[in-house]
Order: sequence, then C-alpha cells, then structure tokens
Amino acid sequence: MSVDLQLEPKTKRPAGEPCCEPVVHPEVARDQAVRMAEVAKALGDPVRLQLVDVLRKHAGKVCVCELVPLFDISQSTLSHHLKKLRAAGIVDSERQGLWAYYYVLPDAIDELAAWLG
Amino acid sequence: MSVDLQLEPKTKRPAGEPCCEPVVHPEVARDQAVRMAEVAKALGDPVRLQLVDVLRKHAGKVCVCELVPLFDISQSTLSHHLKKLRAAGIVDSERQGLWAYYYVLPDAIDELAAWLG
DNA sequence: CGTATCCAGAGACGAACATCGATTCAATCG
DNA sequence: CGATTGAATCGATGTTCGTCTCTGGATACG
Repeated sequence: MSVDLQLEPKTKRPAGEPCCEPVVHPEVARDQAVRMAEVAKALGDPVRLQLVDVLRKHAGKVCVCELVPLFDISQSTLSHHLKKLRAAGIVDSERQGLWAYYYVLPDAIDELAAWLG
Repeated sequence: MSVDLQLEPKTKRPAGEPCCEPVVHPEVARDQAVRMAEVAKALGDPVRLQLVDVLRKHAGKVCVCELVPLFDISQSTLSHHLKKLRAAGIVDSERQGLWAYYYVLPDAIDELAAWLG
C-alpha cells in the first residue's frame, strides 16, 4: 500500500486554467454503487447489523419472537427494521402459522463484501 | 450453508408462558456493531461509496479538485460528503498549500469487510 | 364461539440527512 | 498590500430516518 501515486492537480498554475481534468477513471459502475450503497445503508444501524449477525450465525431460519428480547426496542420497531432489511434484499421471511421466520439472502451482502475485500 | 438449524420458539404453547428466552447468544459485541454500523452508514450513499472507490483505486492521495468534476453535485456538497467519510474514520485529509488531498484509512473498512467476509 | 398471541401497518414527531447558493477562510500570486 | 483561488462552512429547505403508541389481521387453543 501507499504507493505514493500522489495525483496532483494537472496544472500547477493556480492563476489560470482549470486545475484538473477528469483523468480519474469512470471507476465502479454507477448502478453497482447505487446497489451496494443501498445494502450498506440498510446495515448502517446497529440494530439491523446485529440482526443480520444473528441471522447469519444461525444458518437456518429464526423466529421473530426470538429476536425481540435481544434488543431494547419495541416489537413494531423491530418489525420495521426487518422490513428495511427485506427491502434491501438482505433477508427474507416466511410465515408458518403464527410465527414468522427470517433468514439471510447472502447474495446482496456478497457483492458489498467483495468490493470491500 | 442452510444447515436447517431452524430455531423454533422455545415453547409451542401460545396461550401461556413467554414463547422464547434469549437463547440466541449475545452475538457480536454491541460496541463493535455500533462502530461497524457507523462505517456502513457512511458508505450508504452512492456518491460516498464511489468516492471511497476512487480513493482506494489510487493508493496515494487525491486532490479534491479532481473529485469535483466526477460527480454531478456542487463543491460544497462534495465537501460535506468528505467530511462525513472523515468523521467515520474511513478517510483522512492533508492540506498542501491551496489543495487538500484525501486518502483512505483502511482500518475502519477492514473491520466491516472482515465481518461481511 | 371467545380469547390470547404473534406480527405488521398507520400515523406522529423530533432528529438527522442531502442538497444548494452564498459566504468565509486560508494560502498563494502579482 | 490586494486579488484570486481551493476548500470548508453557514443558513435554509425539503426529505428521510428511528422510534413510539395504537391498531388490525391472522392463527391457535379451549
């Protein structure tokens, strides 16, 4: 690391031309950035991040009623967080009678993890 | 994957006791979750995520004036995003004369990457 | 049937966010 | 010095977020 590439402004003369042209590459695809940012945003809350952690640790499906007592928030707030995670494609749910079971969809996370890697 | 661990509510009798005790482990440390969520939140915007991407691609330091033309936002907005990334410990800056150079601090990202991995 | 339980939705409300234009600040140039 | 330039900050505005309480719709049990 620290290759000292040191991109400098293209022109050292402040009293004239625009200092830099967009030489920095088009970088990561715009769409990909939007998608990954959506996932990151969903993980940008401690409760949701811990929710995902719990769900990932238990490779199966976890009942919501097991999740509620783990956090100091109301049940409806937890449901709200789960909805956000579902909207981001990070988890999905499945109802069986009274209970709802949640589980992780690894794909969405994997893309972000690969980029971070 | 999909070990079918299937945590069920601890008691199958809905008409009585609390259905589940907090058997699911204390999971990831609370502090760690807060820290990682902060990083994830900072990455939860397409512009900021692309900013980090550009800065990571150029292992050195990049002048702000090179970053501005890459995005369709005003200079002040870009500065605001950079400030957020700095507050999250993802990047840091260094002034040299008129220009400000930004670079990535890999540590913050690494923790999140390791957890996602 | 009636009642208890589980989960999700609606509405409210204060806090935080993203964005802009205008301004300020710091450093350099002439 | 005064003028200019790059970057940060300020003030305003409209949006989104996190949380709550209250409510409603299912499902199960007796």
